[in-house]
Amino acid sequence: MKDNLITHINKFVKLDEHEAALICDSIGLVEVKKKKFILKADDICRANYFVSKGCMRLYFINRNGQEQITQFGLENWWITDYASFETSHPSIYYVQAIEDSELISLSKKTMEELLLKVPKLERYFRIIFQKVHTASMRRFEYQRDQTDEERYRHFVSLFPEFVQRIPQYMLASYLGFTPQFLSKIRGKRESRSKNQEPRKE
Amino acid sequence: MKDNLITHINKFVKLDEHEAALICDSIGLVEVKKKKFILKADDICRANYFVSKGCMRLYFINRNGQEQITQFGLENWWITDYASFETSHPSIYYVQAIEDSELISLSKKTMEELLLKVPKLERYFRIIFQKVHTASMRRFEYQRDQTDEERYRHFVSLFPEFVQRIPQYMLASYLGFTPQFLSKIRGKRESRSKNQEPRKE
DNA sequence: CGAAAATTTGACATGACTCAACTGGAGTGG
DNA sequence: CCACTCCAGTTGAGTCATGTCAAATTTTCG
Repeated sequence: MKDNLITHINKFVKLDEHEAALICDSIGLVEVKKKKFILKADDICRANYFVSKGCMRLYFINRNGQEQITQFGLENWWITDYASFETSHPSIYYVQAIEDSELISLSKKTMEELLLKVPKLERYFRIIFQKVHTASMRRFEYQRDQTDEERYRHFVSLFPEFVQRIPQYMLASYLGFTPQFLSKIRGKRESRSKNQEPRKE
Repeated sequence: MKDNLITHINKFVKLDEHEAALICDSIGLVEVKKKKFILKADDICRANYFVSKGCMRLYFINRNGQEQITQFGLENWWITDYASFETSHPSIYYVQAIEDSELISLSKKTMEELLLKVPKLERYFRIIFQKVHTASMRRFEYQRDQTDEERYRHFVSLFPEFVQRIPQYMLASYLGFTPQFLSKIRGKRESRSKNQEPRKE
């Protein structure tokens, strides 16, 4: 729904009717079924996507042939490979739906035009990117100051509902370790809480 | 020099005389001697800094009491703790001069006023933050796809002159490993090239 | 010149990985 | 509704990259 985007923008700048209409007329709606891709490696990334419903993931294949997730795209997040989007060079990333999702797409050309027609959007995106940068710094902090196990527990405590929505191996990939290791971490906690239950034989 | 900033902004948006003057009147100049701080942990970060000359580093103290560098600020880079800058909560970061440096400071209040008076700056900062985000993604890629040794060699090949300007322990901290380990990596390369020289006894 | 800081080196410890086998559930087709 | 396959998750053994600690050496700088 286009409304979701307009509502989101209005949290940061106040659009008038005319501006909102201009935006709605320029953007595209995309429905993606679970496991479908909107970007694959070697494609040129032609749009920036706003997730209005569902959940996406952005990953690349590392040198060992394994998927390395760098970002999840939840409701109200923008997701794309900006490197490819900006330069029109082939991407190394995949963007795939984890659930059936609804996206709003903004092609590079449209985005440039809209930024000129609706200058408030410059402010909107400035604020969004500034927030993203702040979040990256925080994530980097955790990466360097916590062990893998702590990072896992911390993530679960911050986003308990989200963790339910995705398979464990994706979380392991995002947090930067192997699914096996995640399983071992969980094993520890299980056995700890088992000790507090009456044993059944 | 204030000119450095104006020149930098003009690379992305075209300022007229009046706008340039407005900006110059609002910003502050700061000279920092090597090893001096412009931000320390528990301070509230009150400004965003543009490095017009010299080199800064941004780091925090990790749980083992060691400095963890998260960012260097070279000429024409903005550097600050945006989390503290935005929220006015105490920072966990230190920002220190690695060399005698000249900075342009922009307080939060001034930045907000300037963004209103000179809307082109919204565009300027939108572009800057977008670039920063793209760079973070790239850095993250390397972090996940290369070994520590590769990341070191890669960094040296990208920024050979910069590596000369800073002590090794800072580079180790930035890249995420210990100075001892960096020394061992270098040791390997030395012995390799020594083999190609005539031996002296 | 002397003190402090930075770097090097070696011995040893360990967290996380790889590989491989196994379990259990979900989906599919006969 | 059962048999089969496939995928996610679990578990264990062995390995390796990198860390820690400590001492020795070199460099920097007042």
